[in-house]
Amino acid sequence: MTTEIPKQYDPKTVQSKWFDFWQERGYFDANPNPAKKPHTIMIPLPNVTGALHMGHALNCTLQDLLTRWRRMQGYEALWMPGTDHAGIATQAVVERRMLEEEGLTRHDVGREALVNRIWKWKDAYEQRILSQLKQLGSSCDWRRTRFTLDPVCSRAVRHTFFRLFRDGLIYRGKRLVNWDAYLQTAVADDEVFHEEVQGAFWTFTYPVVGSDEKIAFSTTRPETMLGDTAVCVHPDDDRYRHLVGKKVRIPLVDREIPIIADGQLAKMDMGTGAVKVTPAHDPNDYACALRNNLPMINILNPDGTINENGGKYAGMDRYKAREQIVRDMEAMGHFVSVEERLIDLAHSDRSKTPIEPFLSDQWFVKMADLAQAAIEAVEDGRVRFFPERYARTYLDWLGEKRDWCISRQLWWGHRIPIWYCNTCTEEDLKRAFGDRDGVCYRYDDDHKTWLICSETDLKGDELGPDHKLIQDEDVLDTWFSSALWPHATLGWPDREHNPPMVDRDGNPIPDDSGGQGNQVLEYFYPTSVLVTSRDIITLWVARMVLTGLYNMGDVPFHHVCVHPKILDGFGQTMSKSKGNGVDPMDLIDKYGTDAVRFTIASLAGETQDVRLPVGYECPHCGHVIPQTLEHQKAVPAGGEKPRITCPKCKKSSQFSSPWFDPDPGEKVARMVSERFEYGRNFCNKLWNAARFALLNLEGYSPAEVTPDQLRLEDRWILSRLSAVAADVTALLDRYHFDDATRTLREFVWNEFCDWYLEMLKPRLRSQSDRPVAQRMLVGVLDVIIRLLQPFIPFITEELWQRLNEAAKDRGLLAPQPAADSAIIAPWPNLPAEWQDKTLERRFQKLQETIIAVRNVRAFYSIPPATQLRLHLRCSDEMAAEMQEVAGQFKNLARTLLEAAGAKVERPAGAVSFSLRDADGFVPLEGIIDREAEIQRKQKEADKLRKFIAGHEKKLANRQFVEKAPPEVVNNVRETLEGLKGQLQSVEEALAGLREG
RNA sequence: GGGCGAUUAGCUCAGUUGGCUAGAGCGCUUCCCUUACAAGGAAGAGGUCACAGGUUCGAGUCCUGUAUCGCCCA
Repeated sequence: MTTEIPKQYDPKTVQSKWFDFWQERGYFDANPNPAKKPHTIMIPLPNVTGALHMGHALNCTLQDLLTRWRRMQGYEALWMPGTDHAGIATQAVVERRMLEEEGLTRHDVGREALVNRIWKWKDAYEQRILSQLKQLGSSCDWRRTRFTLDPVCSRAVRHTFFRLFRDGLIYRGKRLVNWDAYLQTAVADDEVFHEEVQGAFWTFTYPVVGSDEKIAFSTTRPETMLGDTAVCVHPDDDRYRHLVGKKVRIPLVDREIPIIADGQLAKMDMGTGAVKVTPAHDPNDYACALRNNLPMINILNPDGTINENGGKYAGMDRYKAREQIVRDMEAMGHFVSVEERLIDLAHSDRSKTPIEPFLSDQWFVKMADLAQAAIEAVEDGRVRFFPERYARTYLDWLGEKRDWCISRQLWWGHRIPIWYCNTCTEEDLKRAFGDRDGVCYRYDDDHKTWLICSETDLKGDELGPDHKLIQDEDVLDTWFSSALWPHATLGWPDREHNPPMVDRDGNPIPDDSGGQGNQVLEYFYPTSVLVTSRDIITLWVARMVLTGLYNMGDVPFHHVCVHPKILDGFGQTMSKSKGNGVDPMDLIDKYGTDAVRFTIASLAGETQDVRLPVGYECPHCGHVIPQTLEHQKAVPAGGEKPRITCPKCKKSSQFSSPWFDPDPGEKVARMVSERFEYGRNFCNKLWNAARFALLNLEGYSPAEVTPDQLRLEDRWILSRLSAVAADVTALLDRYHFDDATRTLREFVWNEFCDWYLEMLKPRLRSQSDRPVAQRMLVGVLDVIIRLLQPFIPFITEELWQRLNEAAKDRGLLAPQPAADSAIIAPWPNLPAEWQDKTLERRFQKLQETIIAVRNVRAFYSIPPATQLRLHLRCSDEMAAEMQEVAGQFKNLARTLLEAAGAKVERPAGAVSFSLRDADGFVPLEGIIDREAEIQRKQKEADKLRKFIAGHEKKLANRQFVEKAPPEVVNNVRETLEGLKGQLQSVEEALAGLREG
């Protein structure tokens, strides 16, 4: 006999054991298997900057769900785990911490020491992230865990760079970047914030060469005049039309620059209508320079001082130079005016100092052909987006074919495998590298240096003592390595060996390729589906397609499933820094993994966003206090930390916040989301349904259930079960996780629990009916558990194992031994012939009648124990059906079906109800409240009259009758007849009531 | 500025190619601790489907415009 089953499902005791069980038995492991079809998912690699958040929880739940489902369907299902080094984000976190805790900058500690510190950080967070993934129940093949900086991925990065360089697809060029002059690094666009500062708006003039005219323009940064290479006016501007093509002189440096016409840069109604153009220090001017082939003059040193191009201002700090230049222009008579103004200025998020647009050398990948190939892959359907609309985002972005800037001025990442040598000759290079694979070189005319690209590190003296090789300082954009993820993780470019694996203790597993080449790559690539959110469609998805095609000659995945983003109750993106992010681990702790997964899956439809209101859980009474925007922003004031007061128990407490740490020892209101009760309650319901089954399995004997043994409710549940299994399968095929979840929940709760189990109860109590009832019960439950396994793996495994103890042999309709674990049980695929819509309609009539009787009981507050009597007026055919299941009236409504048939009369003092196909009478002599009943009936009659009027109006409309499909017209007619019948019986009842 | 999406019950959301008397969960009201489950059961109240036009026999669903909100790109 099974051990005690608690009345409430306790996730904690269950979760701890099954994950290890699955892992030990190798159920998560996937290996090339010619007998099976592969199903591969590559995790959208979480970065090692921090812990997992709700977005990851959603993303990973869906991937695990798909993987578990496909595994049950018989696929060799690989879910590949791993993490991303996330260049700037990780380096920034470590640098900031170092500065806060030790007052050190990266320049203080140097490159090697900084990188070492980041590796330590990475080790800690990678562990944390992987263990969080495991807590979610992720059935990844953990032996294959990769990291973007590990040797396998690094080799792929090097090889890809090498191939691109060799094929002429990588070049070095200039580009405007956001320069942080304080930290002396470029920062990405999303690390720049804008702030209005008090500034000035100067107007100056340049003299037109060979004329007495002057041209006036305005600027907020006078020092940039040193780098001007044109003055621009609008082509339609009559004031300046005669000057276009002439030149002006910059008085400060005595340089002559052209006056050009460009309608995109100059606005006639702005200021003087003329603008100075400083391509090297302004994005708009830069674009203008590209359009008009203007030279670009960089006037800044990396530290923000003026460089040699600034003539006599060279060496001055840019702000000092600004003041001096204003004075000089004034002295030379070129000053017009100045006004104070608020200026929107870009600042670096990391140093909080103003950003300087700065022209610097960067590495680029030529996108023209690569992007075209990636576009075609989506256009011809080799890659499909779900929902389809996201293909547009992808195609629009790739269509621009903007070259991809792949260099970053960072220390953490894949160092660019380029070495410079400006002293050697081609002969030197040939002599040194001529016969070496994986090395190639090209002369860079602009910089007068050789560029040597190598797959393996080159030593500084590789060309002998006379020629020093210097490696590029920069690292590659993080997306460069993540773009290779789908094939790099499978071992590419190594075609000889399967990629290395490690066991649970981190020890290497011996190479298993056995001289057969890299079968893992061969077998699992291209992958099946990429599950991701929409914000990285361009950054990541597009680039994976492009590199996959370039390196592998095939797309990296066939489907891209784009799931919604989770927002807070106010529609804002959830994030730690906003103070509105719920920690999925807290949720798991509070509600259980399965509840979190089930709820999350129920949110994942085709919409873009999902709101998840959060609240603080009162540590005193457990009441959840909804979060407000004030809570999100609350900061300590006057030495006091903010507190939250529970409206229920009136006690106050500190709460979790990104802006302060609660005091030690203080009881803290942690952030939760009540929405997850949805999943928790469902798990509990399932638990108790199974508990009921297990408590009723005494004496179970497996045997085939024959058709003649099936009752109405059996055939009904089989019909529903078959339909539900088919529906869920179809929904998952289309990535409709929300629909699938709903379908299962409604079936389990509203059909299986509410009706089938209830109807089974008397049979389980009857000695003769018990064996068949047990077989059906176990068989249906078995299918339900299997259908739910991908969604809620822990509870289903627990129940599966308990069921295995009590009834190892089971099935519909013939028993066979159940699988040893739910995770490897076959996905239900039930005979479509079981589905019987006619039977379902019959069953529905029974349900409606029973509900109507319950309704009468509730309305009259008749105690549950009191037996009611029912007289049912209906067709003789229906009467016969109802008589067949008369016992169920007793069972489900504590009601005796006294009479049924076409000739049934309304007994005196009876309460009545009217259904589509039947009228029911419940004699309630003495109890009946005539007035209340009359009112109720009148309300019902009014409602019916309204519907009838609506239907009659439709049918009176000749257009409708003529144009609408006959089916629809017929439906309306039939419904109208039914409504009229119902109204008639309600009126009849009313008449009876009034007569008394 | 361009694109995508959202707006349906107090809250969070479903509503397939137009064809119902617009649904669910939570919350609320009433009754019930009935031997699977109070994280439960039975019943109930609650909606001019953002607004304005249009197409159609028929619009929550299609089209146009407006408003509000969110995201992406520039």
